[in-house]
Amino acid sequence: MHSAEREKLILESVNQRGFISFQDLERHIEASPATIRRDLERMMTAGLLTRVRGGAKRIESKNAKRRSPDTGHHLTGVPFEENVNLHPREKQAIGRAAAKLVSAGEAVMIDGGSTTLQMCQHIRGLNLQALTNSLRIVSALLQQPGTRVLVPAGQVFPEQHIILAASSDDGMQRFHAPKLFMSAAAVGAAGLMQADIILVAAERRLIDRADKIIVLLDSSKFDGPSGHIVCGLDEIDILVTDQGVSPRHAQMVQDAGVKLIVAPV
Amino acid sequence: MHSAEREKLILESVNQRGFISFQDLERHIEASPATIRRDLERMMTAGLLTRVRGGAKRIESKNAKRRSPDTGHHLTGVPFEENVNLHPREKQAIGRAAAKLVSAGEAVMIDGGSTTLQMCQHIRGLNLQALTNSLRIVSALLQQPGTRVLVPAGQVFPEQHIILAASSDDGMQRFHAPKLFMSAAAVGAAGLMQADIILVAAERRLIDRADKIIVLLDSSKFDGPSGHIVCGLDEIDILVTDQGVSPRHAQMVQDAGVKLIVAPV
DNA sequence: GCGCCCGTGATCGACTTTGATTGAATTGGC
DNA sequence: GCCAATTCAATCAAAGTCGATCACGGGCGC
Repeated sequence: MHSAEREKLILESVNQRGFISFQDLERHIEASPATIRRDLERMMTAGLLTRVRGGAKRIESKNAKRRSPDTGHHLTGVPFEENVNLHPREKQAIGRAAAKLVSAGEAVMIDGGSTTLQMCQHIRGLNLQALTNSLRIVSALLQQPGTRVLVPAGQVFPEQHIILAASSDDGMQRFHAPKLFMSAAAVGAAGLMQADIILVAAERRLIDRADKIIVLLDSSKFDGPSGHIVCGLDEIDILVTDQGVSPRHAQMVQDAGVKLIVAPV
Repeated sequence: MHSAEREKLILESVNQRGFISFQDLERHIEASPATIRRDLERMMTAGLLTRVRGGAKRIESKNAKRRSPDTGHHLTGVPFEENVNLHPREKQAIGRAAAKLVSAGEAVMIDGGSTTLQMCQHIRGLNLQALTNSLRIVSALLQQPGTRVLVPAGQVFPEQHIILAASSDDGMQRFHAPKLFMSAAAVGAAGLMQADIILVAAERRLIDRADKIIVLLDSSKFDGPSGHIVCGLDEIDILVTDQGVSPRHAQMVQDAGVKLIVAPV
């Protein structure tokens, strides 16, 4: 078995399952442990995967967490990793429903979040022009030929792999899109809320550049923890959520003039 | 067996299985190893397959080249994947040497490239503020607590995962760093060269924002293929290369007033 | 026929990759 | 906090791979 073959096998396993243990690799690949180790090391320095003890991880899932008070500001809120696996089925359903709102060839903005990430796999082949501040969404979209990916300028925050501009100049002043897809930490009668004030500023900028605001929010976020208000309910055009939403909450958003889409799980 | 016959067999195997080992070819084709080698070499230069050690690989230039006139401009030049493993030892040595030029706590710009990527692992713990246009470098730096990562605005190009601004506004006009680390496709008496004109524009912007220009270039890039000139030799402050550099080339850059650092492999 | 040339086969030295071994480092259980 | 098990990194000999070079042989025009 040659290095090119092994590399292909490893990359498939890693990208498909997110993590592959060293023992699994040893079992499925005809090569000595030393060789597999060397493969992993080489692929890591090539930026194809992340090496962790006992195996290898997909490149996009990083280890950042509250380890560094030294990079200045750190976002408050639930770290991305913990968030993705929270209501996976609901988020997938919401993502699928939201993707149906996109027309082929148009420009969209996709704000970072575990729910908005889910919609990315469903917009393949639409030849979109997508502006996003999430590096995870960039990764997902870059694999789609035909999708043009744009990012704003700013600092990359390790917790969520999100780009946030410190100043108001994010290099995208002249960008405008018919639709903005965004998520939030919570929603209530006061409007959409985020845990971190810097996020709010960034999302306000996106809102100003969009005609239609489409919010993706799983039902557990209704009456969630309060925070800084991103925008009022009346600014939202469409809210996509899952079946778990209570009639009371549904009524609340609809009373505010929001079109409510309930995605079947 | 004639060359046309062999070519057909080889191409079938490669395209069907993605990879074919040299030994397999030797077994299935009635010809001497030398002949098969020559076939492979010829087919590689014809662009029919990719030659790798121990066999041949299906050509898969990701989503580059033919498949997507749809995402607009595509960068010319060697795709990143093929480039990383080209002179790995030299690039690592250069990266290590270049990292020594960085002082703790300062701001640096790191232009995308397989050589500049190598220096990232050596600047851990220096609490840098790093502006880069390469998403691979972002990935590498984000794993380091203490390193603050900034990116400019622009479109993400899938071949090399690089952010390039279409307009001159990349949201980083007010950024300035004492040092810029960059690479190039080639260097000659005319100066530093890149294969793609858009890259040149982006790198010019970086150059304008830096006090000192530090170029990382493995020795194979001297007198390489010509292209668009990024900057003259006289604009370069330091050039880091490996031991493979010829005395003639070393003299050339030194005559231009460039400080030459030769990294031990 | 004669020489020429192109494709082929064979050999050799340099280099790269691989696998086994060792000791150090890390992890998890008690 | 300590110990056992696992995992890792470094080293070295062996095998494999590569490119260069030269010899062989049949087709071709002269």
